[in-house]
Amino acid sequence: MTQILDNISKIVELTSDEEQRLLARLETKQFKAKSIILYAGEVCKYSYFVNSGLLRSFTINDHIVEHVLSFACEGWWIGDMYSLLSQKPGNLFIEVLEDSEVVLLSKENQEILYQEIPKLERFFRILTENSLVANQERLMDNLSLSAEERFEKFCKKYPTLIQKVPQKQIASYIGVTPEFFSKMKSRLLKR
Amino acid sequence: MTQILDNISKIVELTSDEEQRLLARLETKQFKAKSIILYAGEVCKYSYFVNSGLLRSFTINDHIVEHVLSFACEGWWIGDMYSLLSQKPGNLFIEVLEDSEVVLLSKENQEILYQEIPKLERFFRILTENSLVANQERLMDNLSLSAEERFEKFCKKYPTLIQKVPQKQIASYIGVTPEFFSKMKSRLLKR
DNA sequence: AATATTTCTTAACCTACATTAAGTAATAAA
DNA sequence: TTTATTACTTAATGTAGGTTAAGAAATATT
Repeated sequence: MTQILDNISKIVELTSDEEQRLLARLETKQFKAKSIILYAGEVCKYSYFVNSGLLRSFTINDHIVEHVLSFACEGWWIGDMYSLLSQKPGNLFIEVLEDSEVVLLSKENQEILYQEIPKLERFFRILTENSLVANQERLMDNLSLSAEERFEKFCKKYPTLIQKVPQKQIASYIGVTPEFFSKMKSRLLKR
Repeated sequence: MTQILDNISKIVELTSDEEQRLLARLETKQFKAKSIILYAGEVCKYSYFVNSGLLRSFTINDHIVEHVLSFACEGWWIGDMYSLLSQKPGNLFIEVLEDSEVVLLSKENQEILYQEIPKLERFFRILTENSLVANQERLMDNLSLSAEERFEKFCKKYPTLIQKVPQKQIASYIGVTPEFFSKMKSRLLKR
């Protein structure tokens, strides 16, 4: 259960009193692979921190096609930020891909912690900033790179994910169909 | 010069003392249309707040093609977040599209203000969160919508920009070539 | 006002990626 | 262990959007 403390301590230093107050507001849960812990249409109530395992967030558009927004493995945060902030129903599903242990931080507790421990406000500011930077880069990559180049970048950035995640979900993250991804992959292997 | 205070007061309440301390750390500058206030390859030293006028940020890829990351009109912030945070050379240009008045907040002053006025940390956290949400939506739109649908969304979201910004830059923001954009537009007008 | 530069349009042709469909491999359920 | 699902592959065909090129319209510069 110290994982989340380790994660936070990389950015801000908490006293052990602060750590206790934080832990008191967290909830840890085990989820089985394939369970869905947030459905599109629901209001997102938690930020999720992955202690172990693997999750993903995705939408489903009109045509029953899934689009992967993000993966989250050990030590990553995940959630539906839009829904969490606005407290309106969101578009994201969050699915457990491998049996996972997840720490839940409710929006209310998060707000309380911001007041009690301003350093956590700093922590989440920086976390969000980093996330924004990564998102902007991915956006620009989608505008300027070919599917092949995006896949190469993905491999370099998330080498561990390639083994774990079904290939159709990587295709979706990259922004191509599973069929095209398969063709592209065999093309790459022939070199 | 109160615009930035109005902007901030929508999210956090500052005392007039705090307002003064903030203002003391800001710098206001006038820029002429077409000037470039940040070049790719430079380290970004400021967050920019637009008092009046219009700016944009963009990259240029190997093939001399521009890709617009964002526009910023009155009341918006802009910068190269990656470079600003890492203090490494960035990929973004920031260009002034119309004669503009811009408020500069240096990274150092921003850090100092976070310490002096924790409410500003809250302000920028929320600003960044909103920005992330918008970015995620744009990313998902790029994965799931056609160019036409993306353009429609753009029109609804930024109705004022359509008159102001050269159409090739809207094309670039949407993620299509100017030629295709032109074709698409005339197709839309024929309905 | 005249010239140069940039922006926009149109059209012919091209390609990266999508769609459909059918078959095979792998995983899960019974 | 057999059967049902789900994931992956391959191939034929289709299309959204790209490329090239040339001219027209608009803006900027002199």
